[in-house]
Amino acid sequence: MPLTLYNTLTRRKEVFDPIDPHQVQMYYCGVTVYDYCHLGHARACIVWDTVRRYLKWRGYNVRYVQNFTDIDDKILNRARQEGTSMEAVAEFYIQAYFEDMARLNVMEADEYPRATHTIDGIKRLIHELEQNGNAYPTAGDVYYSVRSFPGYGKLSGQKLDEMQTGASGRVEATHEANQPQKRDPADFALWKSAKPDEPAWESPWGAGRPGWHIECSAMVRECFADASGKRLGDTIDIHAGGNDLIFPHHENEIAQSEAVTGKPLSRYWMHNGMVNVGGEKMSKSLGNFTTIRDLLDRKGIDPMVIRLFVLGASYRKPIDFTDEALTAAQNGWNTLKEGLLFGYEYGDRLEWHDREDAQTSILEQFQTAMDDDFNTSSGLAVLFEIAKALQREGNLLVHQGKTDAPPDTLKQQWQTLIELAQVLGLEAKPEDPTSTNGLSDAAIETEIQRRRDAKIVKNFAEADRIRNELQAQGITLIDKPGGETLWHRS
RNA sequence: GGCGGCAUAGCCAAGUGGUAAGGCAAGGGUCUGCAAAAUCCUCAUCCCCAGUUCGAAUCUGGGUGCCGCCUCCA
Repeated sequence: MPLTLYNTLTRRKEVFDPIDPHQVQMYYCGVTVYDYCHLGHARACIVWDTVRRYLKWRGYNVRYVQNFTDIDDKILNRARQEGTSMEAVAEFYIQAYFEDMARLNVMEADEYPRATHTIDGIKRLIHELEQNGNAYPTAGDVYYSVRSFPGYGKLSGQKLDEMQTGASGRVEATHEANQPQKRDPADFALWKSAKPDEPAWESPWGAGRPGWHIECSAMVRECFADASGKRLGDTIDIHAGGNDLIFPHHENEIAQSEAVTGKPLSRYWMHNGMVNVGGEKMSKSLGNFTTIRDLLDRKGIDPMVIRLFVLGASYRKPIDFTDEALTAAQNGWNTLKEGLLFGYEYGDRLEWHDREDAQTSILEQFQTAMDDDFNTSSGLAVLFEIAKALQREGNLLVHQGKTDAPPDTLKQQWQTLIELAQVLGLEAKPEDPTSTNGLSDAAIETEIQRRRDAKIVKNFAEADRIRNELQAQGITLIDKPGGETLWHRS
């Protein structure tokens, strides 16, 4: 069974067929660094991280490049507000980004190009566009002429003549008046002349800064060259990003790159759905966002719960962020975690020795699910089945002191679960055993004896009080038939 | 106005022609002083209408509702 994925460009699921059968070139349009990342960004990062992990598990080497947009009006505004520089703001939020993503277990990209580090490549590309007649300078600005590129609109399915400029209501009334030199309302800026007090770079068109879309075209070109400088980046395999980037951003990238190279910029265009709140897209401008830090630190959510929340849905569909959904993910993670910790908790006791290989039939089941356009929801069902079984065996060991399941089988199941969870970036680490809580074993035994005495005289109120008190301190009691009481720290 | 997408139980979510995965939650039985654990059982004909078909949640046509994009966006 081949791996298939949905290609926005063709609006179909297609068999994945990379240019080099061993090496996948993947570019993810990353974030503009002017604030902390919110759950919407987290979703995108987790989704593409998972795609990357799965491709690796499937046997491909993946070159994964993700950009930072560090030239932008919003960064500039922030810098003005805080009385600092654009560089300082960008640097601060890039570091914050790295911290957040490490916690979410998002693997580091192979390269993180930044707009400010790509100025030469950007200028080169604009120059080539100009020479080809796709770009025109006016009064210090340079615009891309959308009418000069016949394929304009092929990604988003838009036709220039049917597009309604300004339909989103976001273009200010004065906007057009400020850009009288544009030949067509749909033309977009490749280079913007410097305004006073703004960071600027020298260029053949005067001091200025690059427009938004051009950076990605330049970065793809530069980041996928081999050691000898031979360009691999004319066409890459996968170009990914949020579906809010399809138009205009990715459409414009195609126009810029393909006008110069005459080759497809990317074979596959993949787009993740948005995170919604109350049916509306989570976004900075609506103010309905929750930052990753807020979830992790203020609400104390386990990062893996966020991964599970994200992977529970198809990456292309919108997901609604609600307390209920979060609770469900939380509970679900508890089950998976118990499964993932099974080997650490009971491995010694079950006298596991030799390494068992993962269970092929289950791996195949998982692969079938994921091969269908990265169907993580179906894939997770495979993990839950194993985790549930291990959770059950773990409980039997704790409560009955034994299990009838063969240790080898359990080990095999466990290793299968660990392997698959890793593909989804889900990991659970055993608790640090040094952080045991206050009560000594002897003190616990004393309390249990007192409770036993209370039970003998049928003083159940007192017995329950002692049990509750221990439970509050993380000690769980288990009454066995015959009056014996087991206990364990939770 | 244009383009794209979605509609499956209380909630989330798979399934894309052969009789509804999985998760979360809920209810009940056994066991237990009560719990815990285990175990058993219950919990949807898939937005509506009309077609195609031996057979449709799945295909076709027509509705209805919701969402995203149309130069800030993951």
